[in-house]
Amino acid sequence: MNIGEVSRAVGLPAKTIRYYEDIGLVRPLRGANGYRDFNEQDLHKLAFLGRSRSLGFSINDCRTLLSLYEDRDRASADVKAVAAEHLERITQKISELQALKSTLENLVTRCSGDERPDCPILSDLSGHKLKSS
Amino acid sequence: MNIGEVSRAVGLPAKTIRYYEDIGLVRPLRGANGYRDFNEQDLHKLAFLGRSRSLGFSINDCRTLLSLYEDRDRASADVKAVAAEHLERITQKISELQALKSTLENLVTRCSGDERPDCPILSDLSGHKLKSS
DNA sequence: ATTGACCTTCCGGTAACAGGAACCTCCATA
DNA sequence: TATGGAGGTTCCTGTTACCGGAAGGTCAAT
Repeated sequence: MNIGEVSRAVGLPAKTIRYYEDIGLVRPLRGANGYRDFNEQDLHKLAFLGRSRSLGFSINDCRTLLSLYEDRDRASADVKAVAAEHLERITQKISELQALKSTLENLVTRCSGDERPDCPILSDLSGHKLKSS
Repeated sequence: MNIGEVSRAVGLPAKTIRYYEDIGLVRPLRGANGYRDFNEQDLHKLAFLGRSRSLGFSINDCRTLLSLYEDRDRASADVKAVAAEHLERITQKISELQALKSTLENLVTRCSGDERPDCPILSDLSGHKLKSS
C-alpha cells in the first residue's frame, strides 16, 4: 500500500507519515522502486498514533503508548500512568489559561475601545498602574 | 547599564533580552567595549515586553502593542482589538483542552491500573472499541 | 512519447528562546 | 603586574511536530 492511500485511510498527511518513519515510529518496507510499502500492521500503528496525537499526547508519550500497546504483557497501570500524567498537565494548563483569561477579560472590559489614546490595557502593561482595581 | 543588571531589574534572562534585540524589539546603545548599554527607555520597553509575554501575547502581538504604546496618537480600539483577539484564542484553547480533559478523565477512570494487561485506554486508542459507553 | 499523478530525498522555516563553546573585558587582590 | 573570577560578546545547535517546496524518479494511460 502506497503512502497516499495510507494517508487517506488513516487521515494523516503523507508528510506526517514520513516523519513518523524518520523518528522510528513505523518501519514500512520498501518496494523495488523505492516506494514505501505499508502493511496492515503499519496502518494500525498509524491509526493508533493519529488517535493518540489527537488526544494531545506528545510524540514521546506516543512512543511509550505504542510500545505498551504492542506488549501483550504490559500492566495497565503503566498505561494509566502515562495518561494520568498527561491529564494532569492538561489540567494545569487549563488553570493557567483561565487565570490569563480573567486578567485579559478585566483589561478588555475596562478599555473603552474608541478613538482616544487612553488605554487601561497599555497602562497595565507599562506597569504604570494609575488605579488598581 | 549592563545586561546583567537589566536582567535582574526587569526579571528577564539575559538570553531573552539579547533575543529581543536580535528581532528588533529593543535597540540598546553599545559602549566602547562592545557591551550593550541600556537606558531608562530600554528598561521600560523590556518591562513592558515581560508583562505582555507573561499575559501570553505572542512576540508579534508584543511588537504591535509596543508600537501602539509608543504612539501617543493611538486609538484605544486598536489595542483592545489585539487583546480581544488574544482573549478569544485563549478561550478557544481552553475549550479544546476541556474536551480533551473529559475524554482523558473518562479513559483514566475506566482503566483499572493494575498488573493486568487489559486496558480501555489502549483499546480506545487502537480503535477497537469493545464497548462504547 | 508524453502527460499527470504519485513517489522520493533534502533543505528551510516555524515560536521563543535555552544551553554551551570560544573568546574578550573589567575589577580586585596578591 | 599577574591572575582569577564574574560578566560580557558572538555564534551554533537543539527544542516540538511537523509544513512547504524544490529537484527529480516512477507509474499508468493515452
